[in-house]
Amino acid sequence: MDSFADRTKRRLRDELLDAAQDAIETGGYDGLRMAEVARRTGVSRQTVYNEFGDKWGVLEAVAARETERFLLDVNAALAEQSDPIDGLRAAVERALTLAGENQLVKAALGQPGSDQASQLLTTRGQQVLELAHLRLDAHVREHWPEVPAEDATSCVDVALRVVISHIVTPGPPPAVVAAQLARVLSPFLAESRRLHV
Amino acid sequence: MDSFADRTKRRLRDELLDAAQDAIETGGYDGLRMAEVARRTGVSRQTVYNEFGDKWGVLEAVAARETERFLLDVNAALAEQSDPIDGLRAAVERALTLAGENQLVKAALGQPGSDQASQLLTTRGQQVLELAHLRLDAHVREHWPEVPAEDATSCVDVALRVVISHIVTPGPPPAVVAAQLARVLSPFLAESRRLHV
DNA sequence: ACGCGATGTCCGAGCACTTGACATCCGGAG
DNA sequence: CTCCGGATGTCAAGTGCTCGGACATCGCGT
Repeated sequence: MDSFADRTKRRLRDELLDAAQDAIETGGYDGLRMAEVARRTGVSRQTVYNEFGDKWGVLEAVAARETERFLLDVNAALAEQSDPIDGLRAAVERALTLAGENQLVKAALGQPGSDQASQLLTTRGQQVLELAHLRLDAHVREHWPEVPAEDATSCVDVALRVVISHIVTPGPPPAVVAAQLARVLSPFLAESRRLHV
Repeated sequence: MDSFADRTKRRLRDELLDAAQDAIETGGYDGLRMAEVARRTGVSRQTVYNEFGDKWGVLEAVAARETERFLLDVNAALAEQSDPIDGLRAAVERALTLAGENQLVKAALGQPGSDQASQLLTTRGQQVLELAHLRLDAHVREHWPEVPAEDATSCVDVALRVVISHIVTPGPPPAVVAAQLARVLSPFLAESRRLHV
C-alpha cells in the first residue's frame, strides 16, 4: 500500500513541483523552462512530460499544491472562531493577507496580460475554484453544524468568488474587505440558523 | 552526477539499513529476517539481496554505517584537544563511553556465542577495524602535524586495538582506561616529537 | 521422519526513466 | 524577408531495476 516505489513517485513529483514553482516565482509562466525543471531535479525532460503532460499541466499542478497549502492555513483561521460570522471574517482576512504575500500569486499577477499564469484565477480558474470550494465546504459543514448544508455551500460560494476577485483586482485592505463581507452575509446566516430545525 | 535516481538509490539503501539495524538491535543477528527488512521498507525480498548480496552483507553494511557515525563523534572529541596526548585520552574515553551506550554493540555482544554478530569485532573484525583505522588515521595526520605520519599510524593502530578489546571484553571504567593508555603511549609520542625535524 | 520457516538463487514480465531524433513554432539577427 | 537558435511536444527503442513466483537447501522442533 505504501511501498518504497510509491514514496519515491510522490517525492519525484514533489521535487519537480519545487523546481517548477521556484522557476515560476522567479520568471513567471513564460520564464518556466521544461528542460530547466528536469535538469534541476536530476531527471530527463521526458520524465517531466510523463508526469504532467505539458507545460500547462505543470502550472496547474503547482497551483493545485499551493492552493491546498493555502487552504490549510485559511481553514485553520476559520476553525479558530466558534461563531460562523467571526470565522468567515477571520478566514477572508487571512486569505487576502496570505495572497498579498504569496510569491506565486505575485508572479501570476505580476505583469498583466504578458504572463498567462493569471488565467489560473480568471478565465481558466475552474480548477483552483473547485478545489478551494471542495476544501472549504467540507470544513464549513464540520464546523458550522447549526447552519444547513445547502446554505453553508451558498455562503462559501459567494465569499470565495468575492475573495478571488479581490485577489485578482485588489481593493481595500484585507480587514476592511473581511468586515464588509461579514456584514453583508451576516443576515443571511442569521436567518438560515433561525429557520433551521 | 547527482540525478534523482542516484538520490533514490541512496535513500533505498539507507531505509533498508534503518529497518535492518532496528531488527538487529531488537533481536540480534539471529533475529534479523531478510523478509522483514523488505516488508518494513516496502520492497521485495529480492531487492534486499540485490543491494547487500546476503544476510552477512546486511550486517556488514549496518556495521559500516554505524562505525562511520561512531567515528565522527570520536574524531570530534579528538579534535577538541590541541595536545596529542590529551586528544588521545579524550578520544579513547569518548569511544568507550559511546560503545557502552550503543544499542548495536549491546545487541552484538548481548548473548556471547549465540549471536554471530559479535564476530564483527573479533574473528571477522577486519572491516570495522580497517574503516576505523582509515578515518582515525586521516584525522590524526591532519591534527597532529608535529608527529611523523608513520608514528601517528602506529599510535592509532595500538590504541584502536586496545579500545576494541575493551569494548569486546569490558574492564575498568572508560576514564581509567583512557588515562592508562595515554600514560603508556605518552613517552612514545614525546620521543617521536623530539626526534622530528 | 516429517513439516516448517528461513536463506539464497534464478528468471520472465513489467514499469519507469533515458536517450536521441524529429516536427513545429516563434522571435530576433542579418 | 529569410534564416537560425531555442523552446515545446511527440515518438520509439533501449536500459536498468524491481517484482513475483518457483525452486533448492538447510536447520530445527515435533
